[in-house]
Amino acid sequence: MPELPEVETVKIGLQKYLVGHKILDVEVKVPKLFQGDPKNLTGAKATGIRRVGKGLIIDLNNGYSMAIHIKLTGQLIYRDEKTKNVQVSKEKVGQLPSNATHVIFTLDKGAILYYNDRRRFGWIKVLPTEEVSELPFFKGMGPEPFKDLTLEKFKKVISSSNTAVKPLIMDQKKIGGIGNIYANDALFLAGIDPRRKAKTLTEEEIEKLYKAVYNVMEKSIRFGGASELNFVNVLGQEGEYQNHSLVYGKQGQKCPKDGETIKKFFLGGRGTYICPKHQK
DNA sequence: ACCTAAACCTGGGCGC
DNA sequence: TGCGCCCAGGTTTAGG
Repeated sequence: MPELPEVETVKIGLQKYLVGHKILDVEVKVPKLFQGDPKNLTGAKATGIRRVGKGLIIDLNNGYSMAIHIKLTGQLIYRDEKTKNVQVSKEKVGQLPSNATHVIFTLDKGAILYYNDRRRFGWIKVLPTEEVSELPFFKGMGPEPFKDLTLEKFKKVISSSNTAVKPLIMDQKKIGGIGNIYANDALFLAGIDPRRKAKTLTEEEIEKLYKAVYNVMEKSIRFGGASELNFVNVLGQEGEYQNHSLVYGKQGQKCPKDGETIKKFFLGGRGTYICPKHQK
């Protein structure tokens, strides 16, 4: 679900479809998700999209920005004359608007942007652009893959912590963007037991894990993200990574590498999947 | 500094 | 059929 590759997929879609549009009207159906004054959006044009960790920022040409976190089940879906015949995922989106549609942005040129969120965990905040980076969520974000997470920084984070390596790499303050699916798959690919104390990893293992994180995320971005839960792109289409995951959600199945049965247990309260044979 | 659990929600899957 | 329960996972908050 929405981890770095999924949010990146949304970002790419918003850059392609939303940027350049003017927001004409905002209908907030569920106020709890929406902070700030929707009036600060009306009449403004979207000029750019940023992603910080699993968060999104839509910058406007009037000095305001809209910060968005889609959490587990949020969807941003764009429709206009050209895209209205694109087949949305019936199962995950259905008719628009649906009873999971909580905010509707009416755009110029006959376009609409829907914010859907089945479980209502996500948030949208409207605030002056210069204040966005002051939000604790963005301010506390650790270095990220494809951005500023160099091998050197990664080594420092891993080697200076006594925490189990999986919860550590999922800690957004330590490293931005990694969630449960990619943490599981990267550790599997690197052959490392998720319960290992991070500082016990050898230099070689840290490098392996670093490459594995990039590997699984790059692959997922190519597949348009993972649609295990409710994830779809801005046209309402599902991603494909869930059909290509390595170990996530595969308990009871055979490890493709050595045939061992994949085990599931909980670590830090999260479902954790390993091949007990080659993850040491 | 580190850990766990609960809270926020809803729908899908399962056992009975 | 249908009820009740568990589970899914991002983040925050509370407490040990």
